[in-house]
Amino acid sequence: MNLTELRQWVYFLEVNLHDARRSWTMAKPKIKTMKELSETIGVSRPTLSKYFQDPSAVRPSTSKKIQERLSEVDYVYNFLTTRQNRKSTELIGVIVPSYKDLFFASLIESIEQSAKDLGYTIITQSSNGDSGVEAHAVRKLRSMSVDGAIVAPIGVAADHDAFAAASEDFPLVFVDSRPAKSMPLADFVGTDNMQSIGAMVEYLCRIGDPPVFLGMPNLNANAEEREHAYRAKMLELNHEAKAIDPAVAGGSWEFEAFGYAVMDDCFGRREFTNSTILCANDRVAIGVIRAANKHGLFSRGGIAGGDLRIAGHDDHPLSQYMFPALTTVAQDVEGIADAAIQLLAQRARGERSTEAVEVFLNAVMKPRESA
Amino acid sequence: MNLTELRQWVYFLEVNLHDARRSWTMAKPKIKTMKELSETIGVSRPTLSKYFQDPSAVRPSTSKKIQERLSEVDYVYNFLTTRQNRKSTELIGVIVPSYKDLFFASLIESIEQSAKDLGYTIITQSSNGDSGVEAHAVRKLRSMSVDGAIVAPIGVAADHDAFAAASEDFPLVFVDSRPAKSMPLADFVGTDNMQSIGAMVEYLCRIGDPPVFLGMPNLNANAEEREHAYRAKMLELNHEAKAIDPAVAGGSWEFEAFGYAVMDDCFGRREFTNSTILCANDRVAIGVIRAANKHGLFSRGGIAGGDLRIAGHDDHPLSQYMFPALTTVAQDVEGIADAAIQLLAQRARGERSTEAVEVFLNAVMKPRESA
DNA sequence: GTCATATTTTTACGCGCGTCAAAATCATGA
DNA sequence: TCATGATTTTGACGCGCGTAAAAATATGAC
Repeated sequence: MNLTELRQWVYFLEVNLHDARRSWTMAKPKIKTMKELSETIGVSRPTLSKYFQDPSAVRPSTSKKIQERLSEVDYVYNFLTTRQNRKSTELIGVIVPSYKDLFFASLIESIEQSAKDLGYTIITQSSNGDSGVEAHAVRKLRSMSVDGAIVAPIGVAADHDAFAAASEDFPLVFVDSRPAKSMPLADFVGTDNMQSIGAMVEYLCRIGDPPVFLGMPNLNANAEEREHAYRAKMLELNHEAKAIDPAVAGGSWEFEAFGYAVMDDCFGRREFTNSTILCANDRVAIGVIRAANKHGLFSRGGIAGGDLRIAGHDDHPLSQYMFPALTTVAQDVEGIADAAIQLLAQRARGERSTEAVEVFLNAVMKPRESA
Repeated sequence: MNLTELRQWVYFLEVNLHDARRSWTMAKPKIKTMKELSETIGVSRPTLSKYFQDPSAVRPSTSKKIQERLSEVDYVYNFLTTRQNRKSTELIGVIVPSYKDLFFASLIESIEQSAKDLGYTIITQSSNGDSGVEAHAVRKLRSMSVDGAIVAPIGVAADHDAFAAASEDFPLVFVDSRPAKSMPLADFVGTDNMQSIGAMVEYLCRIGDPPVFLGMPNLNANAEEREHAYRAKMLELNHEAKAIDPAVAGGSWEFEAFGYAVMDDCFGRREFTNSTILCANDRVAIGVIRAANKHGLFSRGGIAGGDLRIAGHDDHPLSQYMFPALTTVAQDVEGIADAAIQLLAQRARGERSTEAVEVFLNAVMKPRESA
């Protein structure tokens, strides 16, 4: 066989292999119902039903047989009908105020992961920072008969009724911030603001001047809680607390714009230009950094070797790419997600039908360049 | 009535108002099935069924009656069973590579909005940049009998079979980037890279030196397409194209880290320190800006008055908060979302059962400080 | 090979709602 | 007031699968 022949042979093999693969793939017959499947596979439908809910619930030899035959056909069980009569739908709803906030995005990603490990499917909804939308989302979760819901609430009391009605249908756990009106039956898991803010204030005071506080628009309970935590810690350390008055900005979820607008205004009046500014979250801080840069307050090489220092809260994925890199505290997002799922799973198992628990996780300091 | 009496009276009123509200709210009896509802409301179940699918399908007087009575009870229809027997589930699946990418987050938000307007419910899944997860997500959508799916694919040929199988069950439209293996039956809608990159190259050449190109990890079709568009435009303008070799970095979805690593390396060797760098997307550019700042390349006041210029692609929500603010091109995210939903809706109405369409939207320049 | 036990098959019903056909009732206008 | 077309009610079946009980069969220890 010479080189040309060999090449032809290789080509022949490749083409045939490709066809073989193709036909093997395509040949998989589509099977639409479990009944049909049970016939082509050679086991009874109830056995199949048991297998799909828990492969170990049938005899190993049967399980193996089903598994093998299953790989030869194209069958996807019907999600909607299967859930209809089960006691549990294995569906968990998630409501966040916005997808376009990397903190919530991270949270959803972690929740999806933790949920998957326990066999749950996530239904995500955005409340868009709007009370009506949030209530509507809760309603939709009710209609879907979810086993539970994880919600990062917007801080509006109006939604209390929607939450209350929902919590009669399934367990509810709030994350990130507490609802405006307390819910006796709902769990909560989030960061301990006293600890996280406290650690930051302590750090800032240790390294330099005591910080002033720049809040976030008052859209959920964290806004107040973090300011309170700041004041408490300052009091403890015998420093005077001082919050910047967000004179120019309204209350939207555009946190960067908020931080920028407020501090652009201040810096323009040469106020706080060599202060230590602790922001209620990183997104606000990102806006502040932008304002500081605009006003040339980081001119000596960019690094905060000067007097102006800025700190945030959350460890936003982009905070380390800011210039100067943002000093912040990292919330334990995975921990929050996991705890939330676990709490739901507990309730699903019938534990803790009356008492609600609150889980507070610690945040860890991420000292970087900005403070 | 003296002050004390008045206060007591106020208290009395408040308590009773509260109770009245409470009982009014709580009094709403929970109704679980449509049969039960039809009895308490005084119409037949089939009529109710028609009403829920289209309130105008029943006589106005009946519709009004149902609507009124409905507001007095707490009934949420069962989402799962409702969809079971309808020809259409009004469910649309969405698969993106990551939630933690504000471009995709924006896309999801827009899709959810457009979908809501047409009465669709969105089921979102993240493929986590993983081929196996993506295939699994597609499968799950199949099991949920969605009416269609919108997927921003990762660029892996291995998932072709999963897509092919799915597209036999429901219409598929790819967004943002094309799948690795072409799908004859699936629509596509995304930005016209030739136009967007072309406009940017033209702008950059007009204002200063011709750009060099820094790609993104080769994770989807946009990586190659954008580089190709860059080369084509440079050729057209009679400039020599030059792509930076990402020697140091691997292919993960951490685009900022990629951009930072590659350019930190280059800048460390004093290469490209006064070039114009066009990045394949904003997240890469954000990493590059960080690297440039670290190496002090923006020292003169921070604004790119010097030689180093950096440009991105996408108009990432944070790009305007970078320092210098990132010059970029804005994709028409809402347009993409809306077109995708419309294409799906068309197919749902039975139009275009065979031919596939490709929709390309234009991006618009966002000249800012960095170039 | 036998017998007790573990599994599977058979058979049948139910879930909540969509949907259809026939019967009953309503609305409307002459 | 009556005829007539429009709606609603009645009654019934089906969707795909969960699930329970009884009958049939397989397994495995002896």
